[in-house]
Amino acid sequence: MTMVDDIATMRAFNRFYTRIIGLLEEGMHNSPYALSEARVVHEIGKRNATTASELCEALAMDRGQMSRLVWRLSDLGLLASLPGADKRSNNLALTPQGDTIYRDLNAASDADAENLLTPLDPLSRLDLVAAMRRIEAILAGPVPGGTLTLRPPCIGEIGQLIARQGLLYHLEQGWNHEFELLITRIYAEFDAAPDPATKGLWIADYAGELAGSIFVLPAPDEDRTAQLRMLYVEPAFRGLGIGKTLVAEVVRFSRAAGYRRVILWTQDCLASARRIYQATGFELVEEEKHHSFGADLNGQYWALNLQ
Amino acid sequence: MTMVDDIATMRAFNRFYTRIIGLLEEGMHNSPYALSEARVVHEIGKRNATTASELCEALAMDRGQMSRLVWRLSDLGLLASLPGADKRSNNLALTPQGDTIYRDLNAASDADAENLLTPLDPLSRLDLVAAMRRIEAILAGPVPGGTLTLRPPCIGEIGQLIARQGLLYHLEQGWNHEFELLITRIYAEFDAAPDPATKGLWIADYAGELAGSIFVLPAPDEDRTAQLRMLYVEPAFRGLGIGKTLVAEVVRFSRAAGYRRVILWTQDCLASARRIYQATGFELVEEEKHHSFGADLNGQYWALNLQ
DNA sequence: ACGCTATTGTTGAGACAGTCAACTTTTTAG
DNA sequence: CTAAAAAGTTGACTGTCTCAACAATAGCGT
Repeated sequence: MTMVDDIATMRAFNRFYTRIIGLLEEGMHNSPYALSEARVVHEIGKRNATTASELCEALAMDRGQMSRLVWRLSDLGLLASLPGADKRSNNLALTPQGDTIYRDLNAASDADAENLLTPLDPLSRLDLVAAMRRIEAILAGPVPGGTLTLRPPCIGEIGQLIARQGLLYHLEQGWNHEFELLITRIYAEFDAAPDPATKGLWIADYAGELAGSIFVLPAPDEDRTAQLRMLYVEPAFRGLGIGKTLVAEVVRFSRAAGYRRVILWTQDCLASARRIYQATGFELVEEEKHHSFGADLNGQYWALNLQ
Repeated sequence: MTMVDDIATMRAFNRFYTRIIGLLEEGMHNSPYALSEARVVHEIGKRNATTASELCEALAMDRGQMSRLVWRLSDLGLLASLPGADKRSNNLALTPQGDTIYRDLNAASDADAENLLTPLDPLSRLDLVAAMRRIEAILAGPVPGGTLTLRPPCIGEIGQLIARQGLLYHLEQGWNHEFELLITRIYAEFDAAPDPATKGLWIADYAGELAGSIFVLPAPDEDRTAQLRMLYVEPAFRGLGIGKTLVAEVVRFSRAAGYRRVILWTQDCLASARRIYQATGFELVEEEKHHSFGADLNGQYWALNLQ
């Protein structure tokens, strides 16, 4: 897809979703509170207490409008404004009545959202929320303080890893479909490795998003040697030390599982991966030129002794 | 994820995207035209000619408001209203000046969308538009008059097929992760089959969305016999005859490739697939109970002679 | 302490958006 | 032919959003 197509798709989606949001907001009109009032109540309820300027920031509203809104809601008894340390601004909080309204509005919005979700089959529902999380993650960028966890794959994620890496190396390295088929075989080999205690596959989960993965299994033809494979980190989550964490986990696991050595095969064009291997203590054993996936490559064998 | 989580995710996304749309609409405020005027110009430009009531429908606007908007735009010389067959309504069309404005507004909106897309890495951009298309497809339902095409897989789609089917049969049949690993092997086997002329994999593309797939390859140990595998149709696209089309294509291909027989293995709990095989002329050869993917299953071997 | 600047909130004026109801004209259905 | 429905117009009104001027306070550097 070209940029022009992407722009057209995005604009079509914006028009479409403007209508969806409009539909959901219509539900609000049954309540005696105006849309902006409801949004303010919701925002204060979520934060427990704030100032007017924070609300303006969060809701992208005008200060003047906010001032009037706060007065109206205070008159209605939903809001109390206690003077704070800064004498220019008041700390706004919901009164008990306001809190009740907050809960009511929340319940109504939940019901509206539920009405959109219930007619969907389970797979579509899963898809829908995944797509929403994805859009939010991409446009907002990675959460700065997100937590990184390594976990085994959920159902559907092996296929996802194949798809992501096939696509990623096609875009970044120009590799063709042969690569996707190769890694399909490689993941099948991981499955075929007999002893579960000697192999492991980890998904890097950053703030709930799949950010990368790695696996390790016994090397063929070599005793007490582990083979590290398929290290990858999503472009959107690079620079957060995820690759390093994944490799470190494989080394830790290999040592604990009784391996004496970890080997891996990579291509020299994958520079950031190579830096991670080097930093972890791997050493280059052998290089070999080859032609694969429609590209001229320089394959590298690296190894790490676990003393 | 439970329904409660899904609702929370959806509402978070709605709040998030309300702000994105707000950002994009701010770009409009630089032009001398108000937002609703711009939307009307855009809608007429897209349709070439319409009536006021169709615009109300399309833009979810009030008739009264539309009436005034049409007058204002006519006064500004952007709009001409020719009387139509129905004397109650006018056919609205853009004047040459209106068309210029339409193009200008479009260019400005394109630029705004482009500003959101350019900072993204290529994979994220691909993801973003795919997620947008997905949301639109799910919430709007399948396009009624969409065209169905069968095509070879694009890069990333083999992995996607594995992920989708792993997830689908987990949700619909309760099968566990073993199934996903099995089909990873099966797709790897497809790749390993040597002669390209004797195998084929088709993606069912319905209005640009991946709606299902199937493949065929030489059966092991049986001469001139083809094995049909991995028929599946996305839940959202069922009832459109896609499964039947896929099976028919495999039969057509097998006959053309010189096969004398097509065999397949399926489970009796997959009722809709069985109906398709029956309707195509397959006959049940053998049944066999087995325990796989965490479920008690009844495997079925079907065969079709190509005379 | 002093002045300068930025931030926070208030207020008035006005344009625009959205709703509701009454009304005319025309079409359609029975 | 009549009644009901649909398309569009108009007036009245409320709510939303923006702009600009203004006051009070906070923070900063000298």
